[in-house]
Amino acid sequence: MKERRILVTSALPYANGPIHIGHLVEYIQTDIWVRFQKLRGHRCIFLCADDTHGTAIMISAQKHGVTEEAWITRINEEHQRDFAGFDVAFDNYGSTHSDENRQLCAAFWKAIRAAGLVVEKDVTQLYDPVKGVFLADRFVKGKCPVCGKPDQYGDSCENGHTYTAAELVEPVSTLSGAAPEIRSAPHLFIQIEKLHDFLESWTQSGDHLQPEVANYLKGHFLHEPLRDWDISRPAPYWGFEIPDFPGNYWFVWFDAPIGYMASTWQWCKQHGEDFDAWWRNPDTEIHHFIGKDITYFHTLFWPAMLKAAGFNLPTKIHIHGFLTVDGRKMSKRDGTFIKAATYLNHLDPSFLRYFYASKLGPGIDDIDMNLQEFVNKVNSDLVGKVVNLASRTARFVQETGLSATYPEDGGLFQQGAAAEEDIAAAYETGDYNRAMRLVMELADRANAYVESTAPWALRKDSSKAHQLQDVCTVALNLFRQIVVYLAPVLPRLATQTGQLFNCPIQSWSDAQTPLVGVAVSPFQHMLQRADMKEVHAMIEETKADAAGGEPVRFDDSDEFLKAEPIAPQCTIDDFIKVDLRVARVIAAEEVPDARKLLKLTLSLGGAERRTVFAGIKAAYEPKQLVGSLVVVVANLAPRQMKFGLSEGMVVASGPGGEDVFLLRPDKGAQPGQRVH
RNA sequence: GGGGCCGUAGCUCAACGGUUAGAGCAGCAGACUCAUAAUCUGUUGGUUGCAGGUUCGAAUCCCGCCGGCCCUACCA
Repeated sequence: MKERRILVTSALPYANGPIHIGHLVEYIQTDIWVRFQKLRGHRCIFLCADDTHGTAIMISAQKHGVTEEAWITRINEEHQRDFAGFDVAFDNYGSTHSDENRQLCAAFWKAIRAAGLVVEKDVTQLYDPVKGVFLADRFVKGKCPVCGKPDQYGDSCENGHTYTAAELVEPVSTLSGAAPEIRSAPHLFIQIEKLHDFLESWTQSGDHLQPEVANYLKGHFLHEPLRDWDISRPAPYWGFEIPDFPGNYWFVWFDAPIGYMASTWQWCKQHGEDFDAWWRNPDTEIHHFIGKDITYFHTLFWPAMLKAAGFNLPTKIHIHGFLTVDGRKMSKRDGTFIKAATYLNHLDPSFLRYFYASKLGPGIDDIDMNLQEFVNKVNSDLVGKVVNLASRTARFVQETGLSATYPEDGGLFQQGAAAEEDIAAAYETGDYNRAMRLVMELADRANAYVESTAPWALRKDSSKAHQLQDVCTVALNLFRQIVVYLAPVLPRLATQTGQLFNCPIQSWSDAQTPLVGVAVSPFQHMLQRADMKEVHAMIEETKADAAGGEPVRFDDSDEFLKAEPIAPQCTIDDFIKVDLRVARVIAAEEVPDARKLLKLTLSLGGAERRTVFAGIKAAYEPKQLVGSLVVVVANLAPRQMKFGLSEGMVVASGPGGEDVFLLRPDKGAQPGQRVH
């Protein structure tokens, strides 16, 4: 087999928060592929970095009262620790805020300028005069100019109307609560349309993209002229200043993918390698692994940039879907927004690596992590089938070691060796779930072999000692063969298996030759079974983290006062007009077709019942509300809503969405009591 | 609004347009006792979302519905 030179990347995680199990789908997927290539003897390097620029990071740093540099340094350490905890082994992990990246950005910029792709245009944008920043759409809220719906973000409302942020009625900055100003500033654009023909042929031919992605690009973007890409941001902005456009910075998406190269460069410096051999030599393969959310940037902008600057184009962009947990989007409220660090407090990283491998295919479908299935699968496959092989035979040959010559095994080892090609092909194409299925077939056959040869019976007859040794030699070699095939997924198991036989697993071809005549170390458990209790504990910790972790540190910012200034003074008589009552939630149900509402039936004591439609669906489970006490405006005029008559209002704070916080009376309160 | 992907057994998934749609898990019935309540044998279970069309032949191709997820470029 010819040695390939392969450069692999995972998307750069944004330096704005911790790594969670959703991120890990990608990093584990990539790491498996890289380990597979290395095991096969190819020259392969795995590069990544933190993506450290942009408005969001500027704001996070401000919020925590630290400089941007301090902030991204801290996050970088956390990220590297989290990845290491899952055996994701980068050859280099850098940062887009590095000298290498700055220099490379400048080189790209020069080339793109020289190619005549840059044009200057004025951009009108909303500006927050309090925070002193330009506001991206998601930082502006207001009424939809078409239907008047309040609290709508950006450039489209929930009813599907589209508009520009500047058209919002009564806009408010979500950062400061201030009314934004409209400001105009010059921006630089890259005229990506000038590379339309190139992008059309690059995306639609060859094997650079999964077919559904090529279709998506054709259907969505390439059927019409590509719009110019706004690549600059006026100060204040956290990023690299554009050398020939002072006071303006490259938009984070310009310098982020260049970070792949900057990370390569750092690695080259450390290892005395030639950078151009990796990025300007067409014999080098370049593989990017990304999530489907950033398809556009990696399949159009990035190839265009590389083309314009004369670098290697990606060989293949491997795009994966998102992770759901128990069929739902990860959510802090459900405790399924599980951080990498939280997972490691409870469960073995190998479990997640194997589970993801058993789910991942070559397509871009989302994958679901059903928690019960997760536990069943890792226990059944890894402990019950694979590790069990060693566990049930290794002790029998502890004194004798393996037989000196490989015994007759009915062709089992040879069958396993022959499976190498299929399994390798599955890894190569990212069809890990197929690879795992093929391997488990081998494990099933091996267990059946042990069953039929019954070493525990042979052991009882001292005249059959030799036979016993032979049977265990076969079983343990089948086990080792399986572990070689699983080594990209389970590096720890591979190491442990190497120790068991005093012979490390180093190459894919180790599955072709049985071990004979070697000593067998005392057997130790290689994996503990996963327990649903641990999973629940992990969920509980995540919930507690979400509920208690952040908000406990009140910073008493003036954010909310600014968003909603204190109302004009009122008298006690005014207040008395509002009749607040303690109410008990008798029933809570989802309203079909309603996006935000829950239908509550409340008891105010006696026969007094109220039906209230409350906009708290995103924040509360109906089940957890039933039986609890809330505060209701009891004399509010009933309001006819789309789904029925609402006879009151439950009192809550918070801006909306998932951030709604019901006021609940302390223990001892009774339904019907007035609040004053 | 435009677009992409998906819908197959209780669950998670397979099946170049070609035998009777298959696996694993779960379930059920046995066996075994070496092994971490592991393992082995057998077995229940499907109108392939719905309705049409093309074809000798459709889970697969085409059209229309229904349902789910996602994208829609100053969002990282």
